[in-house]
Amino acid sequence: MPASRARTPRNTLSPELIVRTALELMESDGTSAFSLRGLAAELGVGPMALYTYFRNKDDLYDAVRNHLMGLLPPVPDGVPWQDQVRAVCRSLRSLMLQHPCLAQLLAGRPLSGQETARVAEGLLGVLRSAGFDKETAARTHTTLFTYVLGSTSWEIQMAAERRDPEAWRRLRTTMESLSATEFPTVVELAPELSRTTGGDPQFNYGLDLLITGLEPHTT
Amino acid sequence: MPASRARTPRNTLSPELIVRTALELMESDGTSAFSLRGLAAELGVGPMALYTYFRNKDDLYDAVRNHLMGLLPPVPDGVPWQDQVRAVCRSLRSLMLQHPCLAQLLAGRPLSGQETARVAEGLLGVLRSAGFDKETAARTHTTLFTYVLGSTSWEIQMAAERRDPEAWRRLRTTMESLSATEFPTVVELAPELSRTTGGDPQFNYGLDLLITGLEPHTT
DNA sequence: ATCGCTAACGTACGGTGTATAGTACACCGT
DNA sequence: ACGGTGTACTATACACCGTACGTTAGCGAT
Repeated sequence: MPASRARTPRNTLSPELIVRTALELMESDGTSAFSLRGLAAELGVGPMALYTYFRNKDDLYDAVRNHLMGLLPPVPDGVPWQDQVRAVCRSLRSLMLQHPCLAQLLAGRPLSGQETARVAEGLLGVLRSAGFDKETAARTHTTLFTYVLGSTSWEIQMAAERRDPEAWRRLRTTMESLSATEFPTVVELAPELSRTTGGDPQFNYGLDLLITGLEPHTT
Repeated sequence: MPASRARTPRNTLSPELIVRTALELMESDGTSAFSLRGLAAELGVGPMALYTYFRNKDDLYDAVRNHLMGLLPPVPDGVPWQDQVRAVCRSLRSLMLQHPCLAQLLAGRPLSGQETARVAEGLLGVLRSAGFDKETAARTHTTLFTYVLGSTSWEIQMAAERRDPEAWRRLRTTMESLSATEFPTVVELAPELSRTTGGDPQFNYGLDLLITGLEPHTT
């Protein structure tokens, strides 16, 4: 018991600290490079210490996702339902862009956790108030949610591809090697395809398509 | 030379055989359980033999994805463009449902490969013929593609969750523990949400929303 | 008959998640 | 004041992963 024993003090860890640090690591090094061992090292702790707070890696992922979902702003009121829908969708999108790991966290394991329910509550409330019947509201919620998820994840993937020079080069050469007789339209529209990839205008274009199609459904 | 030497004969492997076997493994054991070592074992070969045909695991994934995309049927003609769009989107969706690993393959690495270009060619051609200008055609293609991808991936994830009893139980208890005062709409619409999750009607609902919104854009 | 090429091999390395068992401290009833 | 107990953390170990490296065996061409 000579106190020379340099054991770490007792309560250095907490779920919040772990989640926060995990998030930082995922954002600085990329989600795929994230590992429990790396996280433990960053926290100055053995890998197994994390298992005191989380049952396994997926459980930690759940917590991080839940934490991120909690950052979503509330739905604005006092504006037409179309604008409320737009606001909710854009909030989710911009959160995903700000925290690229969120896309993979959402893809890996569908809705669960209190915070995910909160965003559903917001969107469903808007739709119900706008006069959608129960079933249409549910369907619309799923449609909007999956659209935001799919298009934003895609955008993030494309951006990541562009950052990896090797992958980007391969993509370009594949594109350019396409025979103009076999793929006339792709070749003709190549400039538009690469110019319009991603970005707010692309996102808003699809979102407005959905909302336009939605209007006849309000009672 | 005495054939007693039990080395495998020479050309047991081929890219096609590897891709086909990899696909079978992914579909029987799940994408996440797939490993190069398992694949090599299935082929009766050492792990490193695969590197003769593929530069690394991602390269193999690319090949599998390309192979799957090649299974898409051609675009029907002689029908209105709306029906052509529906056909293309439904083909992709049903291919993803038939080969669940495709969702993850598409999520993991965006478009690349000849076969992916072929589906783009089909859809873009339809849109151009329908009178969309270049930019709108490109935007619309991206929107439709990401919608199909997002909503079908989501559906597959949900179905997988439902098959894992542990995850499914956790989800149900989370759902049921939601306070009816904090999440009134979610609680009220719980039946609709779980009833309408996934399935062709849900998919077609969103798809028709998009197509409806699209109509004013033809020249 | 021999040589060179290359397909497939074996070995090894550094990494992963996590099961299991152990250890030292903080707290508590006495 | 003190021994017991729970808990927060450590140590060790296992099975598995992708893949870099160097080697070998069988075929086609010479």
